[in-house]
Amino acid sequence: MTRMTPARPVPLPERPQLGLRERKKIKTRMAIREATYTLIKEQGYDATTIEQIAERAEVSPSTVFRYFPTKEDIVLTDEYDPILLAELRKRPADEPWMESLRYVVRLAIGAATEEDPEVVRLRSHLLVQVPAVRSRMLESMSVTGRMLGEAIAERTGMAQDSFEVRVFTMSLIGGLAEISLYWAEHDFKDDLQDLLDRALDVIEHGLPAKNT
Amino acid sequence: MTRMTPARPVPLPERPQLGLRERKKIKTRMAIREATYTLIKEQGYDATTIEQIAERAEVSPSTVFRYFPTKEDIVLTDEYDPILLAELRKRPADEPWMESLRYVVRLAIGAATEEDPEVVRLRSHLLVQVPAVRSRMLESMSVTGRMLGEAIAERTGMAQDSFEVRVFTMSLIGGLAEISLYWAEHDFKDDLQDLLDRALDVIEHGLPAKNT
DNA sequence: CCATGAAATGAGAGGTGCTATCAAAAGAAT
DNA sequence: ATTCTTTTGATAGCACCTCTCATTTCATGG
Repeated sequence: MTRMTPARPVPLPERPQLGLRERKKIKTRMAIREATYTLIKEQGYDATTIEQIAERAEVSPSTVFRYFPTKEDIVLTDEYDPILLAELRKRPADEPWMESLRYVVRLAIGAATEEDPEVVRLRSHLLVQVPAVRSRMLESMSVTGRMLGEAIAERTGMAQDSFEVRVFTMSLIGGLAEISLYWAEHDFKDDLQDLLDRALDVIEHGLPAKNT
Repeated sequence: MTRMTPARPVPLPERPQLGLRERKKIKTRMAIREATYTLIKEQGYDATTIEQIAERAEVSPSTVFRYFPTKEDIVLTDEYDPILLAELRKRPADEPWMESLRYVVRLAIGAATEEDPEVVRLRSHLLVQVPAVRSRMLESMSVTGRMLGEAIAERTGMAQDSFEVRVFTMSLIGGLAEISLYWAEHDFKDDLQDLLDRALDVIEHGLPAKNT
């Protein structure tokens, strides 16, 4: 049913003509991430120190902090935001904007799971277990929400910094965040896209009313 | 001398017959809070260390941590939650539950502003300025949200751990959190209760549609 | 190919939040 | 006044994170 795979998930940019420096930077960035993931899988989040990460990634602790401002960021930083926004602006202007939203968030989830399903699960798991990660995630999503808010404001013709838009987007962020939490707490049994659809229904129409 | 007179359960203050220990605990708790507030007003949040707080509150740093698990908690911990829940359960069963919600949240805001308006503003200010405080606040509100979720589930007859209820409550939390942010960012010009009403309208009915 | 300039790295020191332990002090109970 | 319990303070210690500075590594122009 959810077999609608959009053809090209993430445009992997600029393989060619990158200076040696840039390539190395990408490499160490990935090395730090990988090291962090495996260490966390081995010993858990809290037990994993920056020093250990640095050691396994074969860099100095200083370098780790140069690449990631906080320990939580190593786990959950992603740069989907600009792509997401661009994708949203690409949608036809006559499409109901809530549909555009649905499409684009679905796209993001699809891209992430396609790229590395295990990491997606690990992150959701950490989201449930580690408050600091959860907090950082909400912060990060808030930023994304602000961006979405601008786009939504454009579409609806409302003021950019309108209170209503801001409330809606933050409300959206909250609801979306809950998806991951619920998913992880129920052992990843549900289909993420299904949950997303149900969540957006709730956000759009409120709770399926059994009474007023 | 300590004759046990029939206790009169006044809702608000357990003023009477508290042991010296309990009274002292409340006192130091307040002392730590006050010290923190004044210090923050003087030098800002980050520049204020636990050591300084301890010194001004005339306790040891250890004691500060005994009373508040984290520095952020000193600023924003409140114990409205149980009252809020009780108040919600007191509402007539035939009242539309969204109205009950509106009433009870309005009640909470009213109580807080009545108790100490300046502190309410300071906290909103910190919410905007200090990411750690903002994060901690969202965490705290999430817990409150869970409780509200249970109550809402009762009212709507939905399952307690229903995905839809959880999404709705977290969405609610997000929207409510935005109220404080907007309020502070716009120099506290708006009326909080007004903002609350508008926010709940958005959460209930979605964005006021100018098109689809 | 080498010299110069720029960027990334590593090493070290230091500050702060926070935890854990344990002995001393203060309140409660007999 | 005595025990008993709770609360406190002092100390040590760990981990996250910042800052600075010398060293290494890449880029560039002769």
